[in-house]
Amino acid sequence: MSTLPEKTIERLSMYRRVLQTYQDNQSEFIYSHELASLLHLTPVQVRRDIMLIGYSGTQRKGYSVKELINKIGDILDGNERINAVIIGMGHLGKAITNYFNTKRSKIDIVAAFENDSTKVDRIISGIKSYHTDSLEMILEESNVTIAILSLSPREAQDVTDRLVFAGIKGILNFTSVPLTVPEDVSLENYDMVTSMEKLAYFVKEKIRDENSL
Amino acid sequence: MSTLPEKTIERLSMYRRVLQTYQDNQSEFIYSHELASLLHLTPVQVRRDIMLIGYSGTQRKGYSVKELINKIGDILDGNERINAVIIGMGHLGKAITNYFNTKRSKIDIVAAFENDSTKVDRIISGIKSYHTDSLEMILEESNVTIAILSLSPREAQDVTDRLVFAGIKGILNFTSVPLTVPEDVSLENYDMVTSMEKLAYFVKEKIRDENSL
DNA sequence: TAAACAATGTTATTATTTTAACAATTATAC
DNA sequence: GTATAATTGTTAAAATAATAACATTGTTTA
Repeated sequence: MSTLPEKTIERLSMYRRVLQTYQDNQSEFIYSHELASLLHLTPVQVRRDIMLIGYSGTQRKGYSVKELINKIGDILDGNERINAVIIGMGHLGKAITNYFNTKRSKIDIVAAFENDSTKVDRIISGIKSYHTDSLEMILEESNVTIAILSLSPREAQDVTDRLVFAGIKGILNFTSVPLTVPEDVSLENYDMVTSMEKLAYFVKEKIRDENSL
Repeated sequence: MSTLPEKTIERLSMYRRVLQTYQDNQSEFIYSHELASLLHLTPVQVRRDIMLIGYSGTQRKGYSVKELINKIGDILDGNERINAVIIGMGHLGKAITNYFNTKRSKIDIVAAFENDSTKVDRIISGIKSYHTDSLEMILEESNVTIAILSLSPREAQDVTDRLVFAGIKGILNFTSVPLTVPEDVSLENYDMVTSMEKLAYFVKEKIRDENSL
């Protein structure tokens, strides 16, 4: 199967999440319109996404929840688990690790890095924390492909360069700094300020539209 | 001017941010290709966005940084400041408020809400914190249009309903729960798990592609 | 002052994403 | 057992977004 559309990947992640809670307390099968309504999407979009991943339901019965979860897992997780590290254990770093530790996921955060000496060589939010200086050393002895950046903007690009040099293949950037990475490294930006300003804009637009009716 | 494309709005927010740091330590003018390279976009996209907001640079000189910042401000901020509240002051809530308090922004977080009695009626991260029970009371006496949700998934929909009923017009949802809101309320989801799984997928794809060469 | 150059502004094209349309199929009711 | 209704799977169309193409214009330089 060739690479799936980005938006489909996003939705697959959401499908799985709601399917897992659905599975826990309800029926064995689910209709496209049910899954759609749980996520406020259209049934067509759900069916099309499921078509793209090569899974088939049965007409009139819908999709087997269990099989669909497994199929999405095949796509998103692959076979082996993925190791990640997090750099920066302020409030945001702790929030992220708490979040992930509680979820059933194939992605494990295996180490945290900090400059603040009071946070180094301790277990924070269930994760062993090291000084950022030992980044290369730890990465060398463990199979880590993804890094989560929740540190100060000032250090972001420096640490990124070191991560890339150490062989990291994907970066989830929570800082507001636009990072430069080589072509073969995936970068996903997660920008609170932009989300907020975007929301504010559309709120204002909506209010404006309503007033102009 | 009619409503701008969603993607343009996102980029405008990013333009402004890099322009502000650019302004602080560099020249009066900026070329489209400079602005583009700061954000790893194409010059065409930058020029097209700027065209859409109705601003013009001068050929051969580029865009006036100051004027462009102001013009983006007109679009994103409008005239008046926007008030927001945040619900849930765990690590994530604190991270978000710290983030916003330090930025120059037209969006003010004016109150926080918590259920944990040890966090109520105090100043946390510079923001007055109230018990969630007094949500309606506080909202009634202040002009708040946006709410940020960084609370437990379990309470998310309940609180959302109360916020909507109290007249909130936009919700920034940091929980992983898909929320139901009426048509006239804007909703922006900010989903860490999905971002992470998406990144993991594309990392795997890239590794797969490289191996198959 | 005129030619060359380098930048903007805008229209046209292409790519991606969503939505619509509808045929195929299966369970159910009569 | 046949008709009916409801659902899936897939192709086609529409909407949105990104990229390319290029005309225009201001600046520099000879």
